Amino acid sequence: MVFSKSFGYALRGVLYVAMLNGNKARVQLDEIAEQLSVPRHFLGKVMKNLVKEGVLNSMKGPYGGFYINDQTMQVYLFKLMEITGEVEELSTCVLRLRKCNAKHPCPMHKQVESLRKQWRGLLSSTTIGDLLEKEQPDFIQSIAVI
Amino acid sequence: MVFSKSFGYALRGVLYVAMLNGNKARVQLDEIAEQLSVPRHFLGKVMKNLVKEGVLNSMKGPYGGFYINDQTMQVYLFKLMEITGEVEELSTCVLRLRKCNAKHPCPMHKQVESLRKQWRGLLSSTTIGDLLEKEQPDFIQSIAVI
DNA sequence: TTTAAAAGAGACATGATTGTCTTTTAGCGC
DNA sequence: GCGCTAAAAGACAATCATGTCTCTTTTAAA
Repeated sequence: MVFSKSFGYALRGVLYVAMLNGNKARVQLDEIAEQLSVPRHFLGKVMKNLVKEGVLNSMKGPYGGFYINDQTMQVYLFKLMEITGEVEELSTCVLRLRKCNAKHPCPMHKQVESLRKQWRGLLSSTTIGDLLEKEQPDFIQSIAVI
Repeated sequence: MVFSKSFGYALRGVLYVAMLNGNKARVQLDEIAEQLSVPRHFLGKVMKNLVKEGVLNSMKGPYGGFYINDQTMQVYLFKLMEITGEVEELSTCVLRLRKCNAKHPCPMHKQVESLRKQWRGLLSSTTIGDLLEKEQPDFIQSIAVI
């Protein structure tokens, strides 16, 4: 019940870029990686996928970097999970039994089912914008410093 | 939100042995591995740890194998997680930020907190015996066949 | 048009988890 | 005791997620 590192980087990366929107037109990978204490190149791959999937925009060249678009704030966390490729985890049996389903449940199926439902509900109802709205003065703190 | 393979093997292994209690005095590793379609040697390591931690007993030699003891049925799933070494996951930040806590929460802290509480509650209130009690006629089906 | 700054892309390296094989050790029935 | 059988133990291999390095491509500014 911990997200993959990829997901964590993706979420924090988007939040960082979105947070700075207004302050500066674009945010460079180097800055994001440094501020979030995250491996630069690995983050690069994750960010690339976010751009490919339309969660963010980017521009090469001097004064380039990542910046938000119309969608960014409305993107559901569920979509981030799809992009970082761990959505199947939400529907595969917790014991990894392929034959597990409501009719032939594994021993933990019933107990876990409702929790997973809530979990999915959370991910598919929370957007990037929702997470930013809290407007804590120390928001940057909350996503930086591993 | 999927258990590690180790945990899955541990749980299914214990359940299989416990289920056969009464039918036969001891259950051999070969039989467990075959019935559960699980890699024999890897399962061996997991079972060894269960024995070391008192969840099960074992005996070497002819007519040897694994068998339950007084504790087995009362063992909480939480203990199995401790043995398979993934309990820290339950208390580390979902985004793996070390500074994350109630005072300085990560962006997902609040949302995830209550879910995790339920999750921990489930694991620390459910025993091996509880899972067996359902007494489905096809219980074996539910833990076999990956 | 040249230069430098930035993302993109792919090969390679590392680490943790998972899986296999071989040898050792111990209990049981004879 | 002796030999058989089964777990215990440890070395080794494969796989996958994660992390690093280098080169290429794109673009703005001079």
